Amino acid sequence: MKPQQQSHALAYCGAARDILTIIGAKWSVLVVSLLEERAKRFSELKREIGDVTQKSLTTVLRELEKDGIIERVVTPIVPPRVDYSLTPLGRSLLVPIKSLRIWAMENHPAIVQSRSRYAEKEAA
Amino acid sequence: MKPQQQSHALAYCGAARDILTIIGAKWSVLVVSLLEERAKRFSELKREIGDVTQKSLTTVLRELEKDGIIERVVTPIVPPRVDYSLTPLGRSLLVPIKSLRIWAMENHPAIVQSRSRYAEKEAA
DNA sequence: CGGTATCCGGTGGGATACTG
DNA sequence: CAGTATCCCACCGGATACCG
Repeated sequence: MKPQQQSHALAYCGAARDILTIIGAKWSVLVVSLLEERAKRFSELKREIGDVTQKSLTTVLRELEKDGIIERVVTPIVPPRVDYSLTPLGRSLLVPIKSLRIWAMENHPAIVQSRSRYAEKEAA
Repeated sequence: MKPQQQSHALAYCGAARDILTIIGAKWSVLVVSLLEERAKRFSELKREIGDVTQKSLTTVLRELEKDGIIERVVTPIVPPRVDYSLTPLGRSLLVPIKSLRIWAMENHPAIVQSRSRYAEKEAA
């Protein structure tokens, strides 16, 4: 009930944290990015990511599915085939992700530098 | 060394994860947002956030400082006074954060809905 | 192929108490 | 006022093994 900035910042806090919980998951952003091109199978994603366990990948995919970010289509053949694709919601998520990615690419060096500067100060 | 999409997506993976580690911290985005207006003291931030412990807030502030997102200015008086402000790097971070915030506000309802739909399916 | 089940170690973050 | 210092626990994510 306080004026201006405070209530404003706290207002979107819940939603923002929710979103960060989603894209904060270790592989979620990468998965969504990899699905930008086209729908992909489980094994494709696993292969392209490389160092991710089946369990971790499955977990992320399930979460993204629950949140309506991706769609999971099972084709009941032998052997089973499962395709993952972005929903419209998922595709819209690419916008803020791209914004984040651009910032990351531009400023990552500065952050690394800042960290090492800090480490030096500590050593001294 | 693979072609096209894969190496591209994996290329910014490291940097992106680094950034997500930063803004994924529970209170970091809120802190940065609160500092947009002006520099603030420790107690101000704590009061405005409300449900955060001193330790948690201190931890986040230290991390953001290490990464060069915020600046910590100590005024050695009694009682001590410490002001936190955004660095240029921190201010630039407001851009992707805003992008994320906008997306969150617009799509949070859809996500909540998707989750409850999922919960229903599970119950059945 | 695309999972689930189980175990398990590291860590983020809260509660609480003390300090310069 | 603005912190440290502990303790502690939930949960995330990796390893491994098994299944339809």
